[in-house]
Amino acid sequence: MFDAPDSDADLLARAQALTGRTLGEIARVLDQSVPADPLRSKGWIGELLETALGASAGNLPQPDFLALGIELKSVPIARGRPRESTFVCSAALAGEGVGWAACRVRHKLAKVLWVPVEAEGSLTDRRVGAARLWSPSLDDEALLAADWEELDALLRLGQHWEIEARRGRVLQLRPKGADGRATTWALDESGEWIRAKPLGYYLRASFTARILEPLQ
DNA sequence: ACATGATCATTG
DNA sequence: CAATGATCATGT
Repeated sequence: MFDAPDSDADLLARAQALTGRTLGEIARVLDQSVPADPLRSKGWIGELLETALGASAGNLPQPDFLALGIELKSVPIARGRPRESTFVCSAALAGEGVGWAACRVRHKLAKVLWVPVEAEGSLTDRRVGAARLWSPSLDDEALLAADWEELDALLRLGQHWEIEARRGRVLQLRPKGADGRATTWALDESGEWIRAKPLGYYLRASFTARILEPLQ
C-alpha cells in the first residue's frame, strides 16, 4: 500500500499524522470498508494501522518494520487505560531453554511502536491516540526476564498444565489457539512428548499501562 | 499447525 | 469490573 518508513522519525511522523483520526477516516483513505461485525474482526484495527503506516511483514514471523526492527502494537484504551492484555508470541511448550537474552519474547519487545486506540463505540468512530516508540527500560527488562525465566523453566519441567495466567508479574501465559481442540507438542513430567493446548505469552494490561503512562 | 492481528465471554 | 480462559480471521 505505502512504502515502508525509512527511519524512526519517518515512522513517528506518520503515526502522528494518524493521531486524532477515526478508524472510519483512515479506512476511507485506504479504500477499505469498516467491518460490520466487530466480533468477527478482532485483528482488523491492527491490520488497518499496519497498512496505514507502511508495515511490510504481513503474517511472516518478522518485525512489522523489518528495516527498523520495530514491532507495531495497537492498544485498546478504555477509561484512560489499556483494556486488554497484549499478545507477544506463542510459547514453546517444551520450553526454549535458551535464556532470556536469546528468547522470542525479548526479541519481539526490543522496540515497539504502541498505538492507543479507543476501545469503545462503533469501529468507525473510534479515534487513534498519540503513538509512542518504546524499548524496555532496565527495570522493565528485569521484570520481564524474571517472569520469562520462571515460566520457561516450568515448561521445560513438563509442568505446563500447572501454568495459569496468574503466574508472572508483568508477563503471563494464556491459551492461544484457534479453539478448544487446537493442540501442539509439549513435554510431560517424565519427559515424554504429548499433545497439549497451545499457550502464548501476553503482557498484562497493568504493565502496558505503566509503559504508556509517559503519554500523559 | 503456527505465524500474523487481537478481543470475547465467563468467572470470581 | 478486572482477570482468566477461550475464541475469531487470514495467510503460509
